[in-house]
This record gives sequence, structure tokens and C-alpha cells, in this order.
Amino acid sequence: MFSKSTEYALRATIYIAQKSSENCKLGIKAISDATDSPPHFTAKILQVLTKNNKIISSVRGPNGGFYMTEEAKSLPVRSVLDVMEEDSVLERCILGLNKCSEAKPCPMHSQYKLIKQQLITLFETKTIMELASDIRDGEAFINND
Amino acid sequence: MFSKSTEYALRATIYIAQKSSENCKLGIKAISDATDSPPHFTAKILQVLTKNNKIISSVRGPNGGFYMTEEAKSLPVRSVLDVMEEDSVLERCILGLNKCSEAKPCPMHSQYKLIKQQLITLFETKTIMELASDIRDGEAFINND
DNA sequence: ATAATTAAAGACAAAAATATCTTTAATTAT
DNA sequence: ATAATTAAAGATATTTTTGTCTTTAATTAT
Repeated sequence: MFSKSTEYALRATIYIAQKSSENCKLGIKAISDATDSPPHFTAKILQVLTKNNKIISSVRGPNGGFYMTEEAKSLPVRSVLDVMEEDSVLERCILGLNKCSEAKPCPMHSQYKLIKQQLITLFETKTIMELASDIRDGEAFINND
Repeated sequence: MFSKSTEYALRATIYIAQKSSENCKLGIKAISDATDSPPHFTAKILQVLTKNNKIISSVRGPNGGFYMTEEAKSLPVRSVLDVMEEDSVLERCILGLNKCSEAKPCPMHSQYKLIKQQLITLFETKTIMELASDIRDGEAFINND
């Protein structure tokens, strides 16, 4: 469904949301370990997610690292997809046609649009914080151990 | 959702199902034109789909080309995904975790599994023929014109 | 038989995605 | 001020995906 980059982005974001705060930041090593992601590659992805401190914030130097504000934690999961430029997965034609629409549907259009709408709703209503809470409560996991 | 290869495979299969029969075969050019796909690349993909004549059949030489038997046309759309080795899209964890399961779910697992099940059902119940009929009846389209 | 036609097979090329490594800049603690 | 620490930025490498081109083999019509 998503690229590796986006999978790593989602996992890192959820982990940072759960573990960090403005006075408790996380290093790249801790994040990549906890989410089973390649550290250097994850660092690159976090550079994107910290652009404009939109989703993730960071500070350099000793005791620095990555963290999220409470405000950012309350963003919908879809914001991560938007930044990673994978929101299109939620909109595209399942057969890859550019002009697939109600007026000129592909043969899977009418059935797939119902599923697509549920995907959109899921990513737009679920917040990052909600996913993070499930991990904190031990109801969900973010690694492969 | 799917790779370009699989998108081309699905479009080509649906087109061949609609236009061909054992005594009316289609050339690669006709297929790639009708489905807005790169001809040489599509030829490669058809080589996979014709392996063992499982889904698509072909004969070489004059008046040769690609076609489908009535039996093959009645296969579920999922058979194309299986051959293209993209059936995993219907099974994988949306966050890319290898060990995501009921016992050790990712934080999106419980909500996403409902959507995933609908995708599986869609691809397993819909037949290639059904999609092809929609095109024949002018209810659906397979190109970008 | 021969020539024409068509897909199959294989080699190659380009682009994109994934991953790593090194250098730089910012921040902090001392 | 200095040294240590950390992310940012940039360069490079590897792998995968996508795409093209050429040669081969099969089939058919003449």
C-alpha cells in the first residue's frame, strides 16, 4: 500500500508521539531501534517530517533530539501521508488510470470507491495520539520483536 | 496501491477478456494502445500472464496474438494479482510490520483489517469477465482518452 | 520451401526508491 | 571559550522498478 519511506515515517511518528515531550527528546538511534527502521534512512525521513516543525520538532546538540508537541500529537494520521506525498494513494484509481472518475469510471471504480472512502475516513479521523495511546496501554506494538 | 506492472497487467487482462476469443486474437500493439501502456513493457508482463496459459493464452505467427478462453475469463480478478505476486498487498500490515497479527497488532490493525477484508472479498468475488462486460456495455473504460 | 508475421526471450538502459556515509551547523555543558 | 553532542545537509552507493531494443523461435500463408 505505502512505500517503505512512508511506513518508516508512520512508525517513527507514532513512536515519537508516545515517548517524547518538549522536555524529553529522542535520538535517532532510539527511534530507529524501536521501530525496526534503518537509522540513516530514518534520519532522512525525519528531516522531511520536521520541515517547518509541522509534525515533528527537533533540536540539535546535547540533550537534543526529536519530539512532538501536544498540538502535533492531535493531528490526524493523514497529515503524515500528506507530508510524505502519499496522500494520492487514498485518491488514485486502483487500475492506475489518470482520468478515472464518476463520469468515466474504470471497471472497478464503483466498488472500490466505497473502500477508498473508508481508508480516507480512517486516516482523517484517527489521530497520531490515539495510535500512540494504544502502544502505551500495551494494546498495540510498533516493532517486530 | 499496486505497482505499474500490476496496473498494466490488470488493464491488459480486462481488455483481452473483452475483445478476444479463441478465434480472434489481439496483437501486443492493439493491447498496449487500448490500455495506455508502454508496448514493450506490456509485452514482458504478458509473458508472465501467459506462463502455463493460466490466465492469458497466446500463439505466435501470422494471425497469432493473445486471447483468453471462456474458462480463464471466469477467473476472479485476484488470480492476476497472484501471478503478479502482488497478492501480498491484500495481506500485509499497513505499517509494514512483519509480525503484525491478532496476537501482536500494530496500532492500525483492528481498524484496517475490516477494510483489508473488503479488498480481499472484492478481488476474490469479482471475475475478470464481469469487469470486461462493464466495458463492453459502455459502463466503464480502460484507457485515458 | 520461403517469406512474412507474431510472440518469446534476453540484453540493456534509465529512473526511482532505498540505504549508507561524511561533513557541517547548531546547541549545550563544562 | 572549548569540547562534546546532536540533528541537518549533502554526497554517494545499491537495489528495484520501469522501460526499451535486439535477437530468436514458432506459426502461417503463399
